Amino acid sequence: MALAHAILASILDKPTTGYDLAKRFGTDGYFWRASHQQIYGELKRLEQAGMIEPATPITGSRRNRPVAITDAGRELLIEWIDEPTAPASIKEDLLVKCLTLGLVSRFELAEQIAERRTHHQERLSRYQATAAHSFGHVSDLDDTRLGQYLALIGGISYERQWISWADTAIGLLTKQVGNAQ
Amino acid sequence: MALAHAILASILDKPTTGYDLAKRFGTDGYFWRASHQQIYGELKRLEQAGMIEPATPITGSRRNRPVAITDAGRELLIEWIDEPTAPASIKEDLLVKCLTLGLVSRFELAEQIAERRTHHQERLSRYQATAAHSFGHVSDLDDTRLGQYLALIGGISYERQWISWADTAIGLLTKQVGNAQ
DNA sequence: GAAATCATGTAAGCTGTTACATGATTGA
DNA sequence: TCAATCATGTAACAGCTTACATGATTTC
Repeated sequence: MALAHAILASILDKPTTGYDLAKRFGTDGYFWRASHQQIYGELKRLEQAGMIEPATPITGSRRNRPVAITDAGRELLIEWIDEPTAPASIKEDLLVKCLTLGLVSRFELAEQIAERRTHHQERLSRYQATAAHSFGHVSDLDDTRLGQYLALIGGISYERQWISWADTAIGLLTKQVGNAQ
Repeated sequence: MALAHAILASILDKPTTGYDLAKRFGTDGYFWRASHQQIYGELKRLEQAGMIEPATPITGSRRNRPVAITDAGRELLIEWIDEPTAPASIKEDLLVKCLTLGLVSRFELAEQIAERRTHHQERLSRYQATAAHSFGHVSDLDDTRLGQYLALIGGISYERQWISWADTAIGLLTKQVGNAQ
């Protein structure tokens, strides 16, 4: 039930609406990704379990309603934090496709990797922009902000890594064969 | 049904037993991870669908029986390769835990990150050993081997990235507060 | 002959994806 | 007023994890 923890951690510093969470966990999410269907479902469960509550005076509608973490929610998070953290599971289509070189030409594989490189480059730029305008001097950050910053540079590091691998891979795939030395 | 493709790609160069596949896709898998339960189930489906076949003369038992990809399996792979590749979904507990800094002390968070660093360091060493003794000069590799090499350096790059992030994060978390400049 | 590990599975339940649906609000 | 996007959902199904099970072979 790790999505629950990701949501709780994500609303720790301020109440957030389902829609905003869905965007934060959407295709650009750098620590967790989930569809809006998953988010709304999990929010319902979390509210029924008393882990989150409406942050604004009660209205009939759930529309645009920010939810805040409760004390019970905070306790749940604290218990979870102490548990050991397993590394994320790896399922990388692009590396599987590398294994098919031989069925597919070097050129085609290089093209797919290049396409993917663009994708990571776009994200990297976005994350870097966030780092630049939302975080000032690192030494000035309080704990909450420092934590957010660490997560963000995790995302940045991840994107950079893929870009760098893509460059190496494309280089090896496109260099002329036969002119060794 | 991407596990199917990962298995097919993985047995492209030579027939492999279920047990060996389960190990390759186990906790050290660098392009795909799956449990042995998943592997055996998928192998059954792939065989029924005619995508793989026993590579040794028929015996009654499935025990220690290498399976090879069929022509139909190769076609399936080729079709799949042309489809666009979505980037892997990100679900990283450790980055979520970063967001909880404030609920948890800098020391505790740094400890968890350090533990995780060890994990990635061990894998990195293993992968590097494989790179060193299983692949010679890159320019001498044929297509199949080059593809395998690209996947492996993908794994290496991934592990390195986490180690480097961990070092930065631990540095920021453990430096003395108050001696700015 | 006991322990380890090799080798393969079943089944329940949870997580996540895909397809589809619906009404509200905002801006051209 | 029309299109876009805001905002929230339901339902079916596919994928994955966890718990449990079982017999064979190897090694000490």
